[in-house]
Amino acid sequence: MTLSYAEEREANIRRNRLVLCDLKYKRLVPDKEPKEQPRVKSKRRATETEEHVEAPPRKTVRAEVLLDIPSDGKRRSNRLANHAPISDVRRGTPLPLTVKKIVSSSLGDTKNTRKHNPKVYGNIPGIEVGSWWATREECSNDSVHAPWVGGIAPGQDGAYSVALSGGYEDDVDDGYAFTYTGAGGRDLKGTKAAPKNLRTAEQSFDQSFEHNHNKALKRSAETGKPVRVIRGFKLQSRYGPSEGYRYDGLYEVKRYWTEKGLGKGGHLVCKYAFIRLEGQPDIPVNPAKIGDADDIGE
DNA sequence: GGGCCCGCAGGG
DNA sequence: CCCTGCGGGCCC
Repeated sequence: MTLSYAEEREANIRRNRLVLCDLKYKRLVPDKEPKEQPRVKSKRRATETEEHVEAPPRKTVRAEVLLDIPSDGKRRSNRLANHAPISDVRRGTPLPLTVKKIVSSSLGDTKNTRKHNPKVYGNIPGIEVGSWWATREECSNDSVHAPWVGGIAPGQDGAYSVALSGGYEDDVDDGYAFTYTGAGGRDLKGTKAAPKNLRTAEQSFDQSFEHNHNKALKRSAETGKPVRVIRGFKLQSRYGPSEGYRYDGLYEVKRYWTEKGLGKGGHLVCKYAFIRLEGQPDIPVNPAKIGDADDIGE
């Protein structure tokens, strides 16, 4: 039987959500087994006031367990020593929802005037979590995410950064965890008969980890290098900004796999599960996006 | 809204 | 050089 696009998407989302849940379960495994505590899904409706006004520093257990999930069972000894220092970011500080903070260091200058090398792992000096730009170009100028279009900035030991812009409709975003789809599998130049010069297009063939970008994210999972994450206005998630692009801090890739993507043909796509590092300012919830698109990010 | 073209950063 | 890529602007 053939599923409709909506049904397929629904199924994909469910599966992706399970992957994230799986990571969370591991994360929540306490030292002292409190028996099958019925996991009541806290019925918290994230209203603006709740997230905004109160937002007490959430004492979650996220990070500690994360470190318990070696991607390949190998060393994780002093891996954190290589991480950029994140101790200087304030804990639990809610980010502003409406105040736009334009950080771009090269205002009105089309030329690249970067102060820092974007090809580094971890935070960019001087760029706070929550920083906002109107365009990818400005974000690129501030070295947070170099590519103007591409979602993945690949490096030798992992990706330096990724952009969440809602390009794949079956990805799940929980803010502190999300799934992400790799690159490739799109025919950007059309056919000989009907040549195109596109930057994005529908999936028309399989993605693979041989693709440099996808390989880099796989490496991220293996090395544990932190990945900078920006969320864009097109992201159908309550954690997506209404306009522009926002730097949401550092994440680690905890898992990678392939699955059948959406669209005609159901071509394979590379998928990744990201988990946010602890000790960073909370991510704001966007009231304007709550309830969007079947409530992705629920 | 959709279609089309385009610049740019980065990698091969 | 070439090609790619979850942009952006313009036109209709």
